[in-house]
Amino acid sequence: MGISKTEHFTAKQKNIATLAKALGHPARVAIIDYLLTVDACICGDIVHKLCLAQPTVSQHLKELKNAGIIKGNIEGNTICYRIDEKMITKLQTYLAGITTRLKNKNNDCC
Amino acid sequence: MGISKTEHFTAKQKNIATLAKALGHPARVAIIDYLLTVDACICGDIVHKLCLAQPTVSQHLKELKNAGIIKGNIEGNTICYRIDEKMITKLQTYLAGITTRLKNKNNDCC
DNA sequence: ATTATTTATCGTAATATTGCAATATTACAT
DNA sequence: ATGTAATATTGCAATATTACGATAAATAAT
Repeated sequence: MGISKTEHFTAKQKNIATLAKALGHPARVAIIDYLLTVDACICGDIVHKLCLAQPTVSQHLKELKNAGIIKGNIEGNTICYRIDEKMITKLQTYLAGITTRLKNKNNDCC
Repeated sequence: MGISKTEHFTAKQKNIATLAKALGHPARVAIIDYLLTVDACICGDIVHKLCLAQPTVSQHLKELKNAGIIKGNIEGNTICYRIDEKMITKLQTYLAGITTRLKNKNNDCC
């Protein structure tokens, strides 16, 4: 990302940015989309689906995990990933707040 | 971002990723937050508010603009930036789709 | 016309991200 | 124990992002 001056921003702003950034790559959006389509969610499947090498997919999964957007349950030999609704809702609520406040604004400026 | 293999993803996935990425930096979230608090929205103000140099802020504004999240009206000497609700709603709708589909899923897997 | 103000662009340094091959780890199966 | 399958980690090359000083461009003010 280059140098980042994060010290001047609020915890909430950093939080939202982290969540948004995690969704800021098509491969990670594709992973989310795929997790929604299957009931059994195994990483090997994802690799097949994505046309990316296994280490690359693993890295994307790690970033989604770090942001709290997915969780991974070790299930014997495989890992069962699932979406954590909480974080999705958090971002959703933030965006809803934006649209609400926009509607209540008197846009006499521009 | 490093090399990106975007060719394998759907237009929608790339679209969502672009929107999310634009919100994926605390400075840009702070810009959005600030635009919501003021009726007169002038870039110079934003520079003051953000503790970042003017070129840096200008660059962040450009990225939000490129993603379609904000629009800028030239107003004589200054530029009047405002949030474009459409793109916020688009991302919001995508996230709502995720939570809806999660609720309808039979999570017998994990 | 000259000067000040506001914003954008260019150039560049520092750092982060993306992608993958090679390798390690872990659990299962034989 | 050995082999196999599924993921993770490491290391590295290519590229992108972030930040800012210097400078440009465009309008406003004097």
